[in-house]
Amino acid sequence: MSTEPNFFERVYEVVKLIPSGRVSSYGAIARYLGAARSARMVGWAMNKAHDLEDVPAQRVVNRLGLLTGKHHFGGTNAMQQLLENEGVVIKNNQIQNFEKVFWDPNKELERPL
DNA sequence: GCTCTGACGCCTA
DNA sequence: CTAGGCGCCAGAG
Repeated sequence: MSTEPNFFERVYEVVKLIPSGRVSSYGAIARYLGAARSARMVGWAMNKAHDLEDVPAQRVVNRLGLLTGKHHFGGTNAMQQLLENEGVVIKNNQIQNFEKVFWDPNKELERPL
């Protein structure tokens, strides 16, 4: 038992739905799941998602478009390279045109509410 | 079983 | 404008 959809699994689902060349934020995903103030949980889920290749955690950044989690990608700009490889322009660990590449699940996806 | 930390976000002083 | 703290939930010591 205990196999019901956990909060983390929902995060993975949303992250996996992020299209190439787009990025999302922890708060946006958390809010989509109904835990607007649990953005930390999203980040934590990402940490675990790091072990899952099905979850492009590099597409998930903070609300500032800053690659806060790059530190977990091998300690280098691997996260930035992955995003740039998809067409996302990044400078100084910060996403350029963030609002253009920002993919909001609450807006792009239907609202579960 | 309690405490601290953690890839965040928002509020208040 | 900057600095600090609270909230949220879960895992590790």
